[in-house]
Amino acid sequence: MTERDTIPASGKAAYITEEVRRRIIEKEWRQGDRIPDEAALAAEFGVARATVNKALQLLADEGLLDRRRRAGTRVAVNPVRKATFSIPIVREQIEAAGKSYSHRLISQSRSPLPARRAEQLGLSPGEVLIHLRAVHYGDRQPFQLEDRWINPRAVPGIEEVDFHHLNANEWLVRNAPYLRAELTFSASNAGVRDARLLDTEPEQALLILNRTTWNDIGPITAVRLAFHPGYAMSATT
Amino acid sequence: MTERDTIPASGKAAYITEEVRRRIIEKEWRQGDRIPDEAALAAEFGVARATVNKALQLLADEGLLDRRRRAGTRVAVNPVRKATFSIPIVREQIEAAGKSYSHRLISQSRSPLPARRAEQLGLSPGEVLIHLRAVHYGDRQPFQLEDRWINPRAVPGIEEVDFHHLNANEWLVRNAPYLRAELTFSASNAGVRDARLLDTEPEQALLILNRTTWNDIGPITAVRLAFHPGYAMSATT
DNA sequence: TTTGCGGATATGTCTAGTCTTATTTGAAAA
DNA sequence: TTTTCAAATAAGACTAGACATATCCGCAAA
Repeated sequence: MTERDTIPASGKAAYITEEVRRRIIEKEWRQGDRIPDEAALAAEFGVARATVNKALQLLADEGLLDRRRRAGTRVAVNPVRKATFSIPIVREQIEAAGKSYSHRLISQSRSPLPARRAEQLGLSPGEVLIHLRAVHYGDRQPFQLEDRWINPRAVPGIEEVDFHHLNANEWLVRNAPYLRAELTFSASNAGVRDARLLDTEPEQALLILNRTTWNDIGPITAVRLAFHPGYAMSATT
Repeated sequence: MTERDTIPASGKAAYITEEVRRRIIEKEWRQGDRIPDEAALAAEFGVARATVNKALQLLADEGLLDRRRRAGTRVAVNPVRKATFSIPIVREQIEAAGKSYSHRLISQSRSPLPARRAEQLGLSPGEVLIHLRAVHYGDRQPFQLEDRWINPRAVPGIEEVDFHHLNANEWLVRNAPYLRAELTFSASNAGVRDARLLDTEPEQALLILNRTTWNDIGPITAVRLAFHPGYAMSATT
């Protein structure tokens, strides 16, 4: 048995998190096992109970531990792990890849909402919203196709904005913070128009990201993003 | 101006989180603004500074606030919001949808690692790993196609397991907890074999989830999941 | 004008303690 | 045997205070 690493003066909670994670990975504590309670761990590590609490809460959020009052803390039997990905701003995503960003507005209009979108937004079909279609380019290569509906009632001031030279994503991010968002990934075959705009072949499989956001007034926007073939969206734990 | 909601005795941190979120959404505090410091908010809400700290840290993790020592807390200018989705166990996912789960092992063998997978796992091409292919069904309809490589060196005991009647996903989840995972979403056109196994047409767009996991010994497994057409993976904020 | 330094400041982190609350467990009552 | 109830327990939440640390800002020296 090697000597225990010394506990740093600052970062004790992080140290405990890692140590507990290690004990689980190395099967010192097995799935379903009850682990020592907060008071016992606090004594073992020579820290306050609040510090242990912080460390264990983090692992519980991750899905590695199950914690219940009075019942204690157990190593999760079916660790339902969570993954997080950040929702990037297209421009930043493209520029982070070292490419030069540009975009082209295909259409901007006030149109009646089609049924599918109405359902997504929780509004009535036929209601008139702002409809935008745009393509985002990296080094002049099409990267992402955007099809967006915006609810002007949830976003005062949107009616006056001209998106020919302004990116809708960025404008909304800065001017219409949301309370809640829903997003889904799916795949679909490129239509003829999609293929032309993305400079690919019809029937090519495209990764689709649908996102709808709400604030306290109501739905803000529903957007369908189709990515250029080959693009992979990545997430980490 | 309506009377401020009374602060609950328990859940003060949650109350403050929501109140700060509301002030941002309703533009009382605008993007880029410096907000009052922890001590001031603690005084305003009549709580300890640690409680305010907990509330603000949560919003900073969400990406709504930028916090820096000495510089204070600001409303994020480009709120890079994060979304989380849980990585489900196929069986639970199917049973949660009210369907009956079954699975079929197509092949289980020890095979040399192809180049693409070797790169994904960080191992040498040609190294011999366990290769599994299986289909997961909901109510006898194919739902997911699994193509998995497992590194036996990282998972002692795996060699003896027969996956004909046991789901590899579940066995690994319970017996090989991971430290780190990487996952990517992409789309690809169904090949002839994919199409047959998923009961669909060749060239149909499929949502692909690639996942690789590591523990302290090394890479555990790399898996490619192809979903039945029409399936959408959803996440929330 | 620029650079370097020191003090001020806001967040980061921890402690030792209190009180709350969900849940379990065991004992008593039906 | 089953139900009910009270005590015990472990996590959840908070407080008041302390110290650590990154970094901003102004002032002085180069």
